[in-house]
Amino acid sequence: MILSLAISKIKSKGYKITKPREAILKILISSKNKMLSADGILKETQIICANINITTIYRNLEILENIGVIHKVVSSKGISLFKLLCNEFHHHHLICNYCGKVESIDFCPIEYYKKISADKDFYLTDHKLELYGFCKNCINSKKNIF
Amino acid sequence: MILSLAISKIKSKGYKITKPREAILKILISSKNKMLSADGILKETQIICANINITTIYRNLEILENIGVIHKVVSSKGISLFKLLCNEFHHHHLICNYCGKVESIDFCPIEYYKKISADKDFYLTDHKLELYGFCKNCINSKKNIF
DNA sequence: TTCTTATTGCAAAAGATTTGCATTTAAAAT
DNA sequence: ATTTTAAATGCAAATCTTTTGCAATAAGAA
Repeated sequence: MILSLAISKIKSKGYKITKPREAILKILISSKNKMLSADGILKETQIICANINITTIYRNLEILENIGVIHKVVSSKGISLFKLLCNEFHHHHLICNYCGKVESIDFCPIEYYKKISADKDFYLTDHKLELYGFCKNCINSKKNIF
Repeated sequence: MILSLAISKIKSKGYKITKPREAILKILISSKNKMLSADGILKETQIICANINITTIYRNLEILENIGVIHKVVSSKGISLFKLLCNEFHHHHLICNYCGKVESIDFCPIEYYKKISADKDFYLTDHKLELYGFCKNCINSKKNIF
């Protein structure tokens, strides 16, 4: 997603374009293939928007998630991580354990699981599927990965 | 997993069998197909172990996770949920958003993803796949689910 | 430029989880 | 059975992330 699209999404929902909001967007865009915490976003935005407050970060992240500009996952330590939505169809992510690089993978087995769930009288609403591994770069670098 | 196996795992790692620890185990075993929060476990164990403290719950859950007796997931609200490890082959879980009921699902698409990942020069090491929805009981109860 | 309302910053609250420390207890040693 | 000792516990307080209340500010319409 690019800035102009994000901004038009925001405007179309009746939200204003403020300096803090734009700073947050810019940071999200410049880290589009990396998950960021609220605190990480705060620190990055402070560079381009001096007085921004963590409250503003959270309030904007909530709005941006609701209007479909960003995507949130909760890490295994319970911390919320955010990243700009890719501008594609539903897909999943392959995340490098070492450098955090994210690759998209289109295949999703959800239809199969919907069937299985229905057989078990479960109504499926949601799923979490994340793949972890090491990217070529990190395998090739002689770093202490394994 | 049954109590005796869990206890022998605990002993084999040099941990003691205390009353609070045993109470926690019993609760986990009696709710083996349900995800429980630390607070939920506290409330249940208080019935059979009056003075137990939330600190003790957390400390024991950490140990039990480390020695492979329980399994932890983090909900989308960032709350840690726990359940006894099933004693079976690799599988995934279908979790009721409302009551926490868990069903096991044997199908796992990992082989397929391994192939896709290799094509992208990614070496897959791990994956997280959780399915969320509502169980029959919770749909039928007229509670405010949706 | 003025007006209206959303947005912001700050401080404080809330909720989950962790830590420090003195006391208690399991289980090994005697 | 008693003593010993290290682990485990309970309590209070701290920490960390996230949320809320409120007065001040700023965006964008009039």
